[in-house]
Amino acid sequence: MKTSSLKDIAEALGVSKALVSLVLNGKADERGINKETQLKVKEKAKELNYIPNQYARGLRIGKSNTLGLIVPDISNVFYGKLCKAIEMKASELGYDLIISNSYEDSEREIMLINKLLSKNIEGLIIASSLENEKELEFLTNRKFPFVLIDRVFDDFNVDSVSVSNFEGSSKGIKHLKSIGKNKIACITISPVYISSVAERIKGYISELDNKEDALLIQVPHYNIETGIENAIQQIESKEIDAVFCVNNNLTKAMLRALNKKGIQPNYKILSFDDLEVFDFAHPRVSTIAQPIEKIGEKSISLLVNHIKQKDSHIPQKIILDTGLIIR
Amino acid sequence: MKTSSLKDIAEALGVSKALVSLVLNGKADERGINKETQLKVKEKAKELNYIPNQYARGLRIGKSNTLGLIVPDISNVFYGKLCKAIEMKASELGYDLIISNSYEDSEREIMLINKLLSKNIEGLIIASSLENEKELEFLTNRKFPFVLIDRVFDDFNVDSVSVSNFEGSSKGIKHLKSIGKNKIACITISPVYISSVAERIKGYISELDNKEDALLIQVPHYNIETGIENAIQQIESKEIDAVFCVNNNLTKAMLRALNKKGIQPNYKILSFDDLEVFDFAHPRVSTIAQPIEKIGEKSISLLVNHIKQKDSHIPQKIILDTGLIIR
DNA sequence: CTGAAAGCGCTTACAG
DNA sequence: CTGAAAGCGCTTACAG
Repeated sequence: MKTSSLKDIAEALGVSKALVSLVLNGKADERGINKETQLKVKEKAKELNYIPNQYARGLRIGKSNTLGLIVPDISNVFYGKLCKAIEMKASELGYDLIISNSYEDSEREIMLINKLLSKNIEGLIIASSLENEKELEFLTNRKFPFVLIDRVFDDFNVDSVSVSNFEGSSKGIKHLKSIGKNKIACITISPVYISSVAERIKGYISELDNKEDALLIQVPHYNIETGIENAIQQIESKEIDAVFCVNNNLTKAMLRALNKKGIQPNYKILSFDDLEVFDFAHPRVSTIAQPIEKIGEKSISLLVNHIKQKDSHIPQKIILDTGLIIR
Repeated sequence: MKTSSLKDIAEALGVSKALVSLVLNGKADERGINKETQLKVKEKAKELNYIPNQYARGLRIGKSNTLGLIVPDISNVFYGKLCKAIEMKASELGYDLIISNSYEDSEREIMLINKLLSKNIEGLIIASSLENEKELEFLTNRKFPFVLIDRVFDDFNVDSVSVSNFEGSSKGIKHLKSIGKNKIACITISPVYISSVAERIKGYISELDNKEDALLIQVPHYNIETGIENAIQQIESKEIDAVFCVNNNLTKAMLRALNKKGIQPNYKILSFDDLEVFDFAHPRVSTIAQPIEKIGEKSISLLVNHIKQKDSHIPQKIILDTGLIIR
């Protein structure tokens, strides 16, 4: 496998590497290089199947035109869509995007950040699985541009894009009450320190008439299936008339479990995150919907701003509204 | 934002860059470098927050330890899961992975391949949206290691991993017939030249007692929603007792449309691709399931073999079996 | 046990 | 209008 370099083109044509570089980077006209020469160079480049070596270029230029993105798990539709939105916006602005999965593992997340940095990314978007901001402070220390999405740290003065999780679930619970549901359980993923999850739980509790009525069931993220089965048993042993699942994974697992057992639940299900598949789910679920495209767009524009402004940049915390979809 | 280099460490310690490089790359012992010196270097590296510049390293070494992956759309769960499987296997073998979406656009696919090549990837996995293999021949010409997945080209002598699409859908149709369904329609995504789609259609037709009974409805990939609505109308105007959707996107769209209209179909639905969400879908759908993890694993091991063997490599076409899930 | 030097493939001031 | 040279940050023979 042979790759051709600037030198190959230059030698074949009897010109200098510098000239070839200029032509291929579209700087020939401003440097007043002979049109004929330009044509010859371009033809030869095509003929030799020239592909510029980004490593050499990046090393020389010092920038990569590449952004990094870290999400917990891209096979989760929510993050899949988010990645797509982010990628499209990034490529619109001329940036490449490298996507990585942390799989909810803090150590892996830090490792990935370092790996991305060593690839000379110019900025980073993170849906973090970290417990707190401490491990990200080396980024702020070196003034590296990044933005937190989906999961944020309140006391961390950096760019972020999230949704109003508290208000979202409070809105959802209010709706449940308005249709006469008063004994409401909440199924949550653990760890619960994830900001989005924590806020959703608070929103749930805030709407209960009697805080002691709170029934909070935790399901570990690494074993949702059996966790949900236990949760369902607990729910059935009490007199519950509605269940609020704090994310789509829990809701999907719950629906699957109910269907597998052939149970027709006598309680209403409410879910944070709306997915198209809920349109055909049985039993019907109402949902609190996040503006995924908007999260993607905002995060990229925030990041690109930061990259361009460099030191003068002032962090912004964007919080987007959620919708309520009643089914 | 300051990054430290080998030089910074070397100067701070009064040693050479070479020594620092050796220590940091774990080659200090084999070169018999003083344990004390090693320790000092490592400490200083941590203190200065040293992150190696992969561009410089890649340029020097000539390899990147990075593989590329191109899929049509990562927000499609099937590809999301496939990416995850591929990423995990790749990282197990010590490779990074750069994932890109072609969005079913041939031109974009070629652009992405070139971009990945310029990032010095060592190998590439493609679920191609190209109409034929012509545009990939420059890869074989320069003996660049790559493997096709999901969508393959029959006459193209390269590594590939796919499933037995023909047998899969034939198996599915046989099952429909065994439960008394004889007027079977097939809804397909277009373009139909995609190998997987084409084979699934052939499998469908092969099982019809009367080839003239074939009812093939095409839905364009860029407008599934209204395409499906039209398809449903057509189906209802005929006396159809089963519908075969050639992929999960079509099935999901169909289920959504039916639920939106509140129609209880009087025909059975069969889908290629099994998704967890079908467990709670209403109406129930039977599915032909692909071994996603296995596709991921096999593709990576094929690719890594090719990379290691270089010129002596003999292409392999792996075809995996599908399962039938009856609901 | 350690250092000086070359070179990977590019781009960019500088010189003519 | 074009070329020679320096240098980005690494690694690796080679020398001592």
